[in-house]
Amino acid sequence: MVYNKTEKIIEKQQNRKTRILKAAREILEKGTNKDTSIKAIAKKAGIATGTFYLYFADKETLIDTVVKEIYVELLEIIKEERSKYSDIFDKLEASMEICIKTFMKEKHLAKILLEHFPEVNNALNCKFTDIENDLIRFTKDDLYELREQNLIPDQDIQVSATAFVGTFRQVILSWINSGEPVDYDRAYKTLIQYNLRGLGKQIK
Amino acid sequence: MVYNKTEKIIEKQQNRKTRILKAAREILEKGTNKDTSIKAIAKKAGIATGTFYLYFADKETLIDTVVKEIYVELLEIIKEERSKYSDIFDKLEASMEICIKTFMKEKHLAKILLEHFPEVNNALNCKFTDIENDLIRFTKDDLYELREQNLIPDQDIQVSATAFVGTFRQVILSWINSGEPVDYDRAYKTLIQYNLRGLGKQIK
Amino acid sequence: MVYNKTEKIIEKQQNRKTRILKAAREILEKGTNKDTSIKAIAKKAGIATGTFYLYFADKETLIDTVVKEIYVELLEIIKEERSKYSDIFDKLEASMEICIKTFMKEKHLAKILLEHFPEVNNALNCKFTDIENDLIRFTKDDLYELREQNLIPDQDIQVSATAFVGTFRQVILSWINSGEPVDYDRAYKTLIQYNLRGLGKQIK
Amino acid sequence: MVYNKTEKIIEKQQNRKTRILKAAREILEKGTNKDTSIKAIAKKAGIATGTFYLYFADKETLIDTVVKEIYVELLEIIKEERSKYSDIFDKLEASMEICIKTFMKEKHLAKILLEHFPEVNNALNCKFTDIENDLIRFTKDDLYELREQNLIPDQDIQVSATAFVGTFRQVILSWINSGEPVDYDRAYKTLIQYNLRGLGKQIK
DNA sequence: CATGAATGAGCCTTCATTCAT
DNA sequence: AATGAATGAAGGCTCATTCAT
Repeated sequence: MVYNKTEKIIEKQQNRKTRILKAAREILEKGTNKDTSIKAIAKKAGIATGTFYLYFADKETLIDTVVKEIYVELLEIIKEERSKYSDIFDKLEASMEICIKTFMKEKHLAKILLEHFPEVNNALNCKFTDIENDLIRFTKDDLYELREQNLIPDQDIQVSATAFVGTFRQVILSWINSGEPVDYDRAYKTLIQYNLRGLGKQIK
Repeated sequence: MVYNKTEKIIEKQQNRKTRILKAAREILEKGTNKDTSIKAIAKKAGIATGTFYLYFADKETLIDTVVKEIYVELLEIIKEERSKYSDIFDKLEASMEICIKTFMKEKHLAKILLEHFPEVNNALNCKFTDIENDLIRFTKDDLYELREQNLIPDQDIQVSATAFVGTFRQVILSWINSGEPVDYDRAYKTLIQYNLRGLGKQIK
Repeated sequence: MVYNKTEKIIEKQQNRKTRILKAAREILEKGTNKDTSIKAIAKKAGIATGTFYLYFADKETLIDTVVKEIYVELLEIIKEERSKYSDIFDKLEASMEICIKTFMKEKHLAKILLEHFPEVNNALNCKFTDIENDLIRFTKDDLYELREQNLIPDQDIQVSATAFVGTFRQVILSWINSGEPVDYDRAYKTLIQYNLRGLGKQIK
Repeated sequence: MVYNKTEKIIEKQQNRKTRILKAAREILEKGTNKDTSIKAIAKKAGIATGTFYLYFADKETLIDTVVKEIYVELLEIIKEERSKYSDIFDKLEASMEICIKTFMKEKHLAKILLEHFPEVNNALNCKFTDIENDLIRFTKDDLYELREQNLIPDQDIQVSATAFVGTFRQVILSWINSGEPVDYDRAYKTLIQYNLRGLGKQIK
């Protein structure tokens, strides 16, 4: 009986925390002009204002958690997809593909990760930059390997990786904000080819 | 005498507005963590808080104006530079070159244009997006022409233009935030070639 | 068995109440700047927050009880000490002596009784005043007797008793807060003589 | 004209600050159980909440100012009164007299100075203690002089001065809280004689 | 026109108390 | 009875905007 109770409570609390995070995500992704106060988030989560502070130390911690959570989800997905391939170009292409798919499927995820938040204090924005830098770093690893294998020409890898990530950020955000392209497949192929060509991959 | 007075007054007012905009720029470009209150901006402009509202309807209008102003300056510079060339690729390359140069020379300009501001309310961020969309539109014009002349292969022009702008945003911001690359020339060439190759330009 | 259980339970409850009071004392005597929330007190007492309200109606009642408890302890000690003497002056001196000793030995007792608490709501402070008034009243009883026996000159007994208590409050608190005097015996004698002389006792 | 304006405004502001301080005094002296929030103080002062922060950095600064102000007023009065006498005993007596008079005339002054505030954070209470210590220090100066001139017997001056101040604190507070004595003159004389005798002054 | 003091809604956070388990 | 999560009223403070001078 006691165990049951504990389990139930733990489950409930997990639920609460999840609901707060979900509410926060939903409110944050709306982005524009919305009321992102703790009061509003708590209300959306269906809890009292004070309850929020049982689950998060403060507002910053909440946002921090939201961002990290999304980031981890994304990395997980990419990792899994990449593991299916051994060729670096294939890995890179898989990363691009899954990135686009994931972001487009879960637009809120994209909005939060790719856009910087005005509502949120600056420490946070640094975190977003950190994440973009992370993505760039991962891309660099691939590019170094490609260059070593002479699959791409000599170039400033740091710049290329940055540009690479930049194309995705911009394109995906534009899709999210202005609606997806009519001919999605073509758009999708263009973006991937843009980057593969940009890197200097010989197209057969 | 009376005319003189009036002229003086108009001049004075122009001065005032200019000074407010300058102060706002200076404060906004510091971006991170700073006090961007109207009081602070007014103080920096050497006017009283209330005076601000004689020149701008509200804070949003001010930021709006600052952003547009910077944007217009940038377009002016690009236009002038492009006019020196007739070949579209040359025009495009000139645009890229002058963009990088301008942003790197006046980093505050880049910070304000390329970064989204946490201090500023959300309506504003939409404006930034609008501006990026403008840049994308201009790029598209070039790309359409290039495609018509069969200088680049068939592709989703909208996507390519977006990717194109995205590389610049990301790369320039990274330079501004983490410091310029050691081998600037190489980095610079990589970025330009990345995009030219990405677009599908045959490299001689 | 059943009886045993009941006894155990009652004992347990007594224990609980005692432990809460002890925890409250320990936390209150730290006084300055500490967290005196019910949560903190409950934690220190090893019980849940809600449990507190099974033993005390509210926070005020708790503090009330703590104060009264300490007060009763003090009176008990004084009473016992006084019973050893028959001469009123001796009784008075004994009271003073034991008061100082007790307070200095158990400083937390003094802190709680003599200082008014910033953490605690105002109704409480009235209680402290009540207790000081009690001490004054007891002193008055002695003084009336002394005056009847012509051992002290005519004077406003209420004032003298109040002054009398005031000297102790101030001196003991100063010792607690700033450290005891170097020459404790001399200090101690000075305080007692100050009051005996103040009352008008002829010093032999 | 301009000067006039400035003067008027300065006067008005002085008025505001004065009104805030007055409101704060009035609210603080009620002491018991009252709402001492900035909102309440502002309301009593007839200003908006935010206006308060134009005159005081924060709540602590306000209380600090109130306390210091009262303290300075008191010292000023004492100093002036003492200057009329040259004999130390006369000075001491004059201090006592004026202290009692002042406190009884302006009871709010006494309440704030002699009582420690529960509403107010601890840093403040330290300040009250500081002030009591100041008073003790001044008393000590007199006592040292009296002892040097052999006008009082050997004793622990620190203790005597502390006891001295303690009698006043207690007696005046009791008068404020429980009402003044019926035979005020007798009470007053008793308190003064209590202390003079306590110090060991030979009564002629 | 210019000023800058005044406004007050709104934000984040705490904590005594309640209540479902 | 015991638990501790949940509640929500307040509190101190900020800042875009207004308004009397």
